[in-house]
Amino acid sequence: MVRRSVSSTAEGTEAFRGTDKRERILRAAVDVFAANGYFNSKVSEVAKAAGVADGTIYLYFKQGKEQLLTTIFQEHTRSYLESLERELGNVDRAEERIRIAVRHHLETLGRDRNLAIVAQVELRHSLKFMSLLSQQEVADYLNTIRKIIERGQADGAFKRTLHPQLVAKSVFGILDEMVTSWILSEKAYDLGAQSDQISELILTGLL
Amino acid sequence: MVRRSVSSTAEGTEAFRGTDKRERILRAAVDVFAANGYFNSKVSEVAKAAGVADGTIYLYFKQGKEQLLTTIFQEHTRSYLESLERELGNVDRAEERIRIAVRHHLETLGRDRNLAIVAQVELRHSLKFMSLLSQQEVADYLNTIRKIIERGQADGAFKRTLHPQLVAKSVFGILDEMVTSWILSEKAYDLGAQSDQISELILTGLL
Amino acid sequence: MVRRSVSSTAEGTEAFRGTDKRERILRAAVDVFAANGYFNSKVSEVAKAAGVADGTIYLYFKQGKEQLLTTIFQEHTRSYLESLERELGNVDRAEERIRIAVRHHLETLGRDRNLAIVAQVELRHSLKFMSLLSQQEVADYLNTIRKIIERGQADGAFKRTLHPQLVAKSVFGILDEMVTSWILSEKAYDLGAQSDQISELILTGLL
Amino acid sequence: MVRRSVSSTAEGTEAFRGTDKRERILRAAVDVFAANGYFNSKVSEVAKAAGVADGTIYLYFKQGKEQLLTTIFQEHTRSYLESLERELGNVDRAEERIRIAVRHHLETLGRDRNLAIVAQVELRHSLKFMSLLSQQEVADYLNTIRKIIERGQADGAFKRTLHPQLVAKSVFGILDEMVTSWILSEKAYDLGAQSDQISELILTGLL
DNA sequence: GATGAATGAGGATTCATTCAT
DNA sequence: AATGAATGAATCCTCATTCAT
Repeated sequence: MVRRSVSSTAEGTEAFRGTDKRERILRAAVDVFAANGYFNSKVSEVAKAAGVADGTIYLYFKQGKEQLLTTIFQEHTRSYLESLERELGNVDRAEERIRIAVRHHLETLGRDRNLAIVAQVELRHSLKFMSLLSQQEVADYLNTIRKIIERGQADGAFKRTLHPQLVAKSVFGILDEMVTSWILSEKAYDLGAQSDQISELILTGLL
Repeated sequence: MVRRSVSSTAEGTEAFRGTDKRERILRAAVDVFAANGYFNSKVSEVAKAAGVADGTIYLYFKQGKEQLLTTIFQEHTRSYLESLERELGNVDRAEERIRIAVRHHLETLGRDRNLAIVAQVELRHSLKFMSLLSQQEVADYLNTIRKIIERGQADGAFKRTLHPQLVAKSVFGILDEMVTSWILSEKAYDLGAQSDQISELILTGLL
Repeated sequence: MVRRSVSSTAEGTEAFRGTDKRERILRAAVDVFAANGYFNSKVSEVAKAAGVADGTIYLYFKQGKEQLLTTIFQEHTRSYLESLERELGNVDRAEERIRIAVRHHLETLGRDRNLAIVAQVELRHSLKFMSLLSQQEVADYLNTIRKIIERGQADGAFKRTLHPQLVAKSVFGILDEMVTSWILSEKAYDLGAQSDQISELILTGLL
Repeated sequence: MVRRSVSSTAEGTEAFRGTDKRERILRAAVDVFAANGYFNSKVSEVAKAAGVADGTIYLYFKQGKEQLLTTIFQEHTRSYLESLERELGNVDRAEERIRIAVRHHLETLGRDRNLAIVAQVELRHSLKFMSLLSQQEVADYLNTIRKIIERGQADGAFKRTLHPQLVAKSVFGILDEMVTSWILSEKAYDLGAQSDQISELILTGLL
């Protein structure tokens, strides 16, 4: 986002643009898909929003419209998981690790509503899409959560009566629903603010 | 093509047939949508699967394809909620009521995979659809769960530190994810069998 | 081509149209392809020329534009061969049979310039097309000519030093070129009028 | 990308390279057009096959794709006619001249299958192309053959009852068909080997 | 009520061509 | 001269919906 150019800006700008174009298209796709839904969005709308010609999209995304959607999801999940791992870094307490995972999810998606819409809603388009994505990206995410649980069970912090994979799915399900609900809500509340309550529920239950 | 009707049963039969046809169309829509996804399904495929002419669908569903989807969801949610209320009937213990809600959700959807697919996946087609549906049907469901929580908090069975609406969403989120995960899984396991673990997590948490 | 309608023309016309639609589309395709060339013709032009909607073409020709071209050729060749066989009927003299084949070819195509254009020019679009067509239709035609030659050689009318298949191809090549040349000519001469000279060349050669 | 040139040969090499590049593009075009057909070939494919950038083609052929096709035909016909004239050289006997023309046609095209494909098939793309080409190149070829006939009739070698132009077209048609048939054949026979039979047919006919 | 032939708007994608470097 | 990233016009085909029978 920071641009520094000293000499003949021409070259610098061009080079930057070239690199940038792919990002601009992806960002435009997020916004357009979020606004109209994937199936109701036209490639030409994405192109227009990105400030490129229709055909240019196919230079960067050979598979066209569908590839835009999957790329958005893949790249977002990848960067999300990286930042999550960073945050978990050298935190050892199992309870704290859960709290971090919860907060990170809600804050990250709470920061970019359009991205959240695409990730929550537009991706769930058909069994085909979901299968594709679950195979890798969602599986990666679930694994990360599952490992937190397993470690917590191993060091005696968490009870051992619950199946880690099932807990991981539950945590994901809760977070997913909180985001979806936030997206669909007409009121613009702070998503991240719910982190503590959610963590408390997960950790101590209703009783 | 030749129809002869003599007595008053004729009308009755006709009316019945009419009803029958409507159900056949809806059932066909569930199956076709589950197989290909809503956007990739053709009205003519639904018609064929239902054994009626394309145009006939518009006699029963004026708004066409979209109405098929919303009708499926509405009628399913309505009947689901009715049966849930019946099950909750005269059960008083808050914990038991949660267990019933969880089990009912997983068993009901676990019984009809195609319906589950449509409900979980195909309905999430765009913000537009989800908004429409959340407004009423999902809201009704969440309300039912929320009331269980509230009553549990009122009679001292559940802790009062958690916001009932937020807990309701969490429960819904967990159940939703369990179903989605089951749909996408290649292994055909018993969805209802997870009820106890899920209930335990919700009631007592991880710690 | 002759239409007789007595009573309420509405019904008659409609019925006629229904049956007719396929033919109208094919005829329109011949004319449009002849005017602009196959690759430069738009499906919508054919539809417009046929007086039907674009989509209607796909009701009658599932494979679209390409099927129009192949159908034109197939049906024309079929009907051409039938009429040729009829003409050869009970003519026995080999020389006379050759004369009939030559005259029939030139007169038939000389009668419908647009059809001739499509048959001569537009069909020869790519190896793919030509291979497809040669396999069956052209092969059938060549066989018919070859049999004339073989019978002539068998009854001693024709010399036996020439390979019948090669002669058949030569005859076809000559006729083909006469038609092509006629199509490309700016002068509108009578194609059939060349029959005698052509036959003489084939029968007696240059010497 | 770095070019170093020291002596005067540099320019020469450059000039040669320029020429070389033009030939490479034409040859690539013949091969690509033969493989996929003119309309289905992409300029970028030709560029790739020639080992040049897309834009480079427009440096040598201002009119682009279409000019590639016409240039191939023009240059081939020109060089073909030159070599034919050379072969006819000081041969005087009319019959022998016919034999040479036939043999030359079949052997020349029989030597370069891809060129033959483009000449026979790809050129016949639309009336527009054919008209353009017939005007000059085909006309030149027909004239050459016609002159052979006329001279043969003048010196009494050939009968005078046949119109020379019509005979010329016939000869061209036969040769054209022999080549087309050879191209489409799955068996790889020797095209030139048919020369004698063809000449015999032309000279002495069937009787 | 049923039918299904006909409609025609709508859009993803391709690819010849340009032009700044 | 050479490049190749970018352009955007052009078109085939699909399919939801209608309506005459």
